[in-house]
Amino acid sequence: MVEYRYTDLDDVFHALADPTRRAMIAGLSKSELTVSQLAAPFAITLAAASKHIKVLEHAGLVVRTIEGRTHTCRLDAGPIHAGMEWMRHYEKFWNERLDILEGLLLAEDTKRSRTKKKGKRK
Amino acid sequence: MVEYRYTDLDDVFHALADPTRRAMIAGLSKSELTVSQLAAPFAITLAAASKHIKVLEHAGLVVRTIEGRTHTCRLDAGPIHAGMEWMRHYEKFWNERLDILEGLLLAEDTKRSRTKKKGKRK
DNA sequence: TCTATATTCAACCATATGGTTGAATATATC
DNA sequence: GATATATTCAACCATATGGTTGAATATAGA
Repeated sequence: MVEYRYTDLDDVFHALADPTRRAMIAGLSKSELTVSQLAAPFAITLAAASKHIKVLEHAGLVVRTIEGRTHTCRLDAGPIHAGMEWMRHYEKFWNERLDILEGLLLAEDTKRSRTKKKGKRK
Repeated sequence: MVEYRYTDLDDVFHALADPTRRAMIAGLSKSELTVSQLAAPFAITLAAASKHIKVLEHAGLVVRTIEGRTHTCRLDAGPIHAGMEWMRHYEKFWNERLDILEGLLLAEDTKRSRTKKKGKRK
C-alpha cells in the first residue's frame, strides 16, 4: 500500500530548473505523449530529449509506459506537490516582502534593484 | 497590482536544487545571518559558502546588506512564490500522494541534521 | 600602526550537464 | 525476410558546478 517511490527534492528542483523539461511537463499536462512527440517542439536530437525524459523520470515527475516500440509518458505531479510543500514554509516571507515593498513604494524608492541579463545557453 | 520583479525560474529552481542552499534558506527564515553564520553549519570553506550565497542572490532569494566588513543576508521569498505559482498549475495532477510527501520531508530533515555529502544516489 | 576578523577573488580540480553523432535494439509493416 | 519506425546506448565535447587552497581586500580593534 505504501508504494515507496524514491523522491528527492534535489532531483525534483533540478529537473524543474531546465526550460526544456518544464516545457515537456507543460505538454504532458495536456495529454500523454510519446518520446518523439515530447521531442518534436525542440531543436534537439531524440537522444537529448531521451536524456531529459530520463531526468524527469528519475525525479518521479514522469512515468513511462512501453507498448511495443513506443514509450508513452505521463505526468505525475506528486513530486511537484512535494516541492510546493517545501516552498510553502517560506510563503510568509512573501507576505512580509509585500509589506516591505509597500513601504518602499510609499517612500518612492522602488527602482529595480536587480538588473539581470539573460544569457542562458539552451 | 503587485509588480513582479524579474524572476528566472531556471535560476530559482537551480538555486533550490542544492541541499546546502535549501538549508541556508531554512536558516534565513529564522533570522538574518552573516556569511560566516551561514557557512558555519556546513563542512565547507567560506569560499564555497560564498559561492552558494551568490547563487541564492542571483536567483533573487537572498539580499545582502554590507555593514563594515560583515555581510548580512536576508531571505526574499518572492522568487519562491514565483516558483510556487508555476507549480500550482500542475497541482491538479496531484492525486493521492501524501505518503510520498511525508517520506520526502522526513528525508529532508534527516539529511539536514547530518553533515551530508552529496552522495545520495540511491 | 599592527594585527585580527570578515569576506571575496583567482586558480585549479573532478564530476555533472546538455548537447552531438553514429551504431544498436526492438518492433511494426510490406 | 527486408525495411521503416521508435527509442536507447556509447562515445565524445564544451561548459557549468561545487569544492579546494592561498592570496587579496577591507574593516575593526589593540
